[in-house]
Amino acid sequence: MNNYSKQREAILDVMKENRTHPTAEEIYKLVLEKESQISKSTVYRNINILVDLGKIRKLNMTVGPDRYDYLYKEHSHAICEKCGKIFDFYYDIDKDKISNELLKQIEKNIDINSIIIYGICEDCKSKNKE
Amino acid sequence: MNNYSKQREAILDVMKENRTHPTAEEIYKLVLEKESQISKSTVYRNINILVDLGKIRKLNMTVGPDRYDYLYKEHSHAICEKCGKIFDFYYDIDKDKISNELLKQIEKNIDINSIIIYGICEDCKSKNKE
DNA sequence: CTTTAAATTAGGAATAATTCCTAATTTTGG
DNA sequence: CCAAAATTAGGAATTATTCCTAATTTAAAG
Repeated sequence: MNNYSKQREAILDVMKENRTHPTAEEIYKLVLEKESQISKSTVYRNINILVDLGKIRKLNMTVGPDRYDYLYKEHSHAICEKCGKIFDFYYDIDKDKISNELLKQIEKNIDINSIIIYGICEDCKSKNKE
Repeated sequence: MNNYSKQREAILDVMKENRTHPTAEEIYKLVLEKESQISKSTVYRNINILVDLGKIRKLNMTVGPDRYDYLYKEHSHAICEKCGKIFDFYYDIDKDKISNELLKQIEKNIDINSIIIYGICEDCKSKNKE
């Protein structure tokens, strides 16, 4: 891996400027809008590389295509399983995990990258009642 | 929704007997093995219904197709993003959330169904070093 | 600055997972 | 038993993502 290319750089720029948790498709369009020529396969390939490098994070969605987020600051996500809405929250894993006996146990098995909370948001709950 | 059908019942049975976090494809095969005739679209449709009813839980995977788990007891999951291995752990959201200020905040926005921890397991970590 | 090797790209084909469609069958409730 | 509602099978369609290859870009060495 050379670890440099115009396209890879453009994707990372887009991710830095965009805190909207875009899908691969959206990233593709955002890069095109900017200036840069890019193909969709290049977007997917580089997204995966950037995830591996730990520059961006993949958000596994229940509804719709997966989303991505730039790691601008330590934070976690709560995702509505009905509508896909994403809430950022600043639950610092590193700080909190020390206090939690169970998380300590997990860390023997796995090197934690992220915690995602899945649930149903207020809007979807009230829609259901109607 | 009538809330009953042989096929829906068979899927739920398979999920009860199987604590292996099967994919939709695997559920399909398990139902066929048992006895029951079923089509793949029926499997997918009923899986979604059972998720909605809160009988089973969807595990959004980073690698490979999504998996499902019967809600036999309150537990959460840690998933390796490289190989897809799943660790069950008995972190009781309900007990723990009371003690955590930040989780309380989230609960104002979202009705928590599950917490999934994503990371890299020991095996994958050591493979990477080789 | 060339030259060469390695990495990356575009673009489309291929694959994989899931949803959608419709006519036939099953289930429910009176 | 009958009619209405729900569900099914089976395949087509769709969606998201990965894979393939020849051409281009980047890096590194002389």
